[in-house]
Amino acid sequence: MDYNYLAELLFPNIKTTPADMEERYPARELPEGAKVTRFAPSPTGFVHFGGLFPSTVAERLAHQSGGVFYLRIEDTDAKREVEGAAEGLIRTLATYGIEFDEGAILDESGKISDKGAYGPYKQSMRGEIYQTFAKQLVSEGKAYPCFTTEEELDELQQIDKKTEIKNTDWQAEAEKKKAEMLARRNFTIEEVEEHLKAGHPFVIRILAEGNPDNKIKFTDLVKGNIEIPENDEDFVLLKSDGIPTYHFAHAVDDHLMGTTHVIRGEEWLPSLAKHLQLFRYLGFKTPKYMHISQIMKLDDNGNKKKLSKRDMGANMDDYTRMGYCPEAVCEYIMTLLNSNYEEWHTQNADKGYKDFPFNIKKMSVSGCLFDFDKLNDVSKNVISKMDAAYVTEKVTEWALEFDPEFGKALASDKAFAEKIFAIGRGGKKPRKDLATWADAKPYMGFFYDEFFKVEDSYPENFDKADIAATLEKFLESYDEKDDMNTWFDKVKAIADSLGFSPDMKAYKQNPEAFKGSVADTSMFIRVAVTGKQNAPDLYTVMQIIGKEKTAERINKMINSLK
RNA sequence: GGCCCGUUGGUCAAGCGGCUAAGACACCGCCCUUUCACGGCGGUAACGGGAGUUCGAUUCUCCCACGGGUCACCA
Repeated sequence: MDYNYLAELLFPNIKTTPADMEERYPARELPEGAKVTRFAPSPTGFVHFGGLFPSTVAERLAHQSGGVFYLRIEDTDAKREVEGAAEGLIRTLATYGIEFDEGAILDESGKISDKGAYGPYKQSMRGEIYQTFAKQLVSEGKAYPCFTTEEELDELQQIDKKTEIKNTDWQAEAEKKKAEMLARRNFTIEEVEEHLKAGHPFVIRILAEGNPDNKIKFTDLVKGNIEIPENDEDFVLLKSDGIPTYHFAHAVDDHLMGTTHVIRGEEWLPSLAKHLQLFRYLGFKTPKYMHISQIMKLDDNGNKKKLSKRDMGANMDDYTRMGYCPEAVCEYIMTLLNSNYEEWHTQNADKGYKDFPFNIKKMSVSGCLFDFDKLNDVSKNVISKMDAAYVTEKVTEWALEFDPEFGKALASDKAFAEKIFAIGRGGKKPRKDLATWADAKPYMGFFYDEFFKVEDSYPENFDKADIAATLEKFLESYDEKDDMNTWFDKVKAIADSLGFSPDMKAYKQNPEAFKGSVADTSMFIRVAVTGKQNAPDLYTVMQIIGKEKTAERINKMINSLK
């Protein structure tokens, strides 16, 4: 068969050659060891946690090596494309510290535009490039047209699906598919001409010559040495609309754009043989590959499953809603990505995660379970190191969007809010009350009258009269100007006068001798003022809310005890 | 079902032929403490199973089991 003629027949409008493309996209000039990586999402939805993983690795590797990190939009499936998804993706990524040097970026108006010399960075706009290489492959007899329609394929699939219900005969199906594939390869130039004349759509398939019994030895930077069978499937290169499939676009783009390291989820491992074949057919140097393990979750049966888009914790917007700060999420990701990150971080407490020397060798080979407990712990530590002004700003920002009433209260007096968030902050052993911004309200909402309510009641074993007496005496003696020690000495005195031990040691040694201890009398006051048995330091709380309000709340409690 | 990957405590994980098998989270106890939070100390808890190689296997090889992924004109 005259393959050159066939190629001409199929691609009459393509006048460019692979050599033209090589010229248009020359090799990058970068220092030794610089890595070029990319994030290549399809604009079909939101960024999810699983997607943040490989992109964090790619970003770190590129920027740590003085290389280039770029964004390529894989919009080759028009059917699945979601309006505005690409823009959302870019914005979300940016909030998690993933910034691109090159590729599809947002301009001032919030629209996507290209930056860099290797564009366009939207695959839908690179038709000519792909077709140039496809034409080349056809002319070399390495690819061929296939006129089987989508409907015909669907029909075959439906038959298969029916049998699948009753235990698919996988072997029979495989044989059938193989036979169909072989049949597709048998065609004549005349048949092609006829189809074209009739305007029939076609796809371009690769002519696979691999033998699956032969294993390719391959080294993945994460998985290590693996063996994969050669590809023997005539997979589609160009769809009937002239747009490439992922496989073909991956080979062409990553070659032309100079990607040195392809970082992607391990779900791509099974199709690696296809990609290697393509790189060989096209005469491209294969990049290094890193197949990263999936994030898992526990399903209802207690089995690990890939964290899918619908799962809680998948959508990054969920984290925003729940009030997690990006800094914490990034750190959590680092702890999962590099097992020695935490150790490094404790030794370099003042440094950010981007200072951490990320090491490919420290990456886990198996998929890990998403753990909210751990995220919360990381988050508490991260937030405990922030200063009061920053926390105030962030909580307010969050609340204004997700809890407007609370947000308005915070925003109405910034200095007041800041005083509250300053409690126990800044020292060597900072309080760790907040894992999320959403934790703020239950923690300190009582400072505001509109959110104050008596949540905890007094334990039954205390006499109401004692409680009321404590509160009354406290009010009488309370002086806002007292320092913490005199303040507490007064509380002790009240305790003593009512038969409660002012000394904890004495009480513990002989609890029978007292009605209770100063811990209890303190609790009486605490519940009246904060509404809760557990709260930050009572003295400081009173200093912040002021004498008037303190008295008001205590009086109210006294009345309710009568 | 074929193919590929994986399997150390509840979770994340060190380990890369010889260790009382680290550490972190969670959990429990004690201490500190007027509550809480923090902090300190301690505790429960693991190499999926079976062969082989070896003086010696968590570590190397094979088999099995289990888990995951994948088998589209989706990425």
